[in-house]
Amino acid sequence: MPELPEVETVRRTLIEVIQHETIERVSVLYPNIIHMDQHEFTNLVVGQTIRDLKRKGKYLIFILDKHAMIIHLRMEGKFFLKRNEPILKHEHIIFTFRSGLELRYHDVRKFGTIHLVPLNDYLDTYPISELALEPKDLSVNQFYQSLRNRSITIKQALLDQRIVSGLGNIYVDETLFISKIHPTRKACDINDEEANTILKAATNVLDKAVLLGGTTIRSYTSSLGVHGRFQNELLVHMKQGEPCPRCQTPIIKIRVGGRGTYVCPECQT
DNA sequence: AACGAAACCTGCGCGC
DNA sequence: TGCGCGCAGGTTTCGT
Repeated sequence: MPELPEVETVRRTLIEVIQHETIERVSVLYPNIIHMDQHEFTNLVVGQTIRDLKRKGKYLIFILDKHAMIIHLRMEGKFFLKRNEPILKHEHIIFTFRSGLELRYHDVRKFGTIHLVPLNDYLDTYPISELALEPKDLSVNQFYQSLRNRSITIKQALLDQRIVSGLGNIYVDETLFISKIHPTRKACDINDEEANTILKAATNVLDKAVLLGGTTIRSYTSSLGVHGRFQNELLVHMKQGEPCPRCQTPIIKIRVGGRGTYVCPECQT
């Protein structure tokens, strides 16, 4: 579930339910998710109240009394809210609140990460400190400058969260299609006008996807708040063999930087 | 610096 | 039905 719109959808849904809940107990069933000694983590977190839930790029940030709990869902992380139900195979961390409600972190591939950092400077602490701004906040000049000396492809640059944050494989493909730019173009060959086009396209795509609750492909069990509808709006992603919405040329699938990439070979140049 | 591959994991769909 | 392979919305690490 991982790109910005899906994470934002989770954030909006979750905050309504868990704000003001106090953590009474934590069960860590798979410790590797937590980038800290699990007992230290549990000791620090128990007794703290969830004051707010924020997001930066693809990270969810639980604002507690003294700490920020920073969670990355990676490929398949999800949250479920339950009480007194049997624990499922892929539920790895269970936060039990004083109210009896349980927040369960579910992750089939166990790729997700949890960092606990002091609240006062979490923005300047790893991992949030590594993040670039999101497309809507990034200036064209700043973006252009970070591309101009790079020989990587523009797709790889857009996936690099230190250059621009929030985009993943789906929304990069969509952004580059809208921008009529081929994903294998060198980042340093993108001029400032094209950089502007890309940023605007990315902003629009992400905004629209957030409005529609994100994208749900490969029908996983609908997790909390993730019944997205943006998959109906996809122009190229997963559309291989189908006609390009602009020029009718069949969309092809290629590999760029190791990632499956959908592109119109005719109108993206 | 950059590229690919491997690593972290599991499950699914495909061809045979 | 079973097996092996490739693939998956992400990121880090390691070797060339």
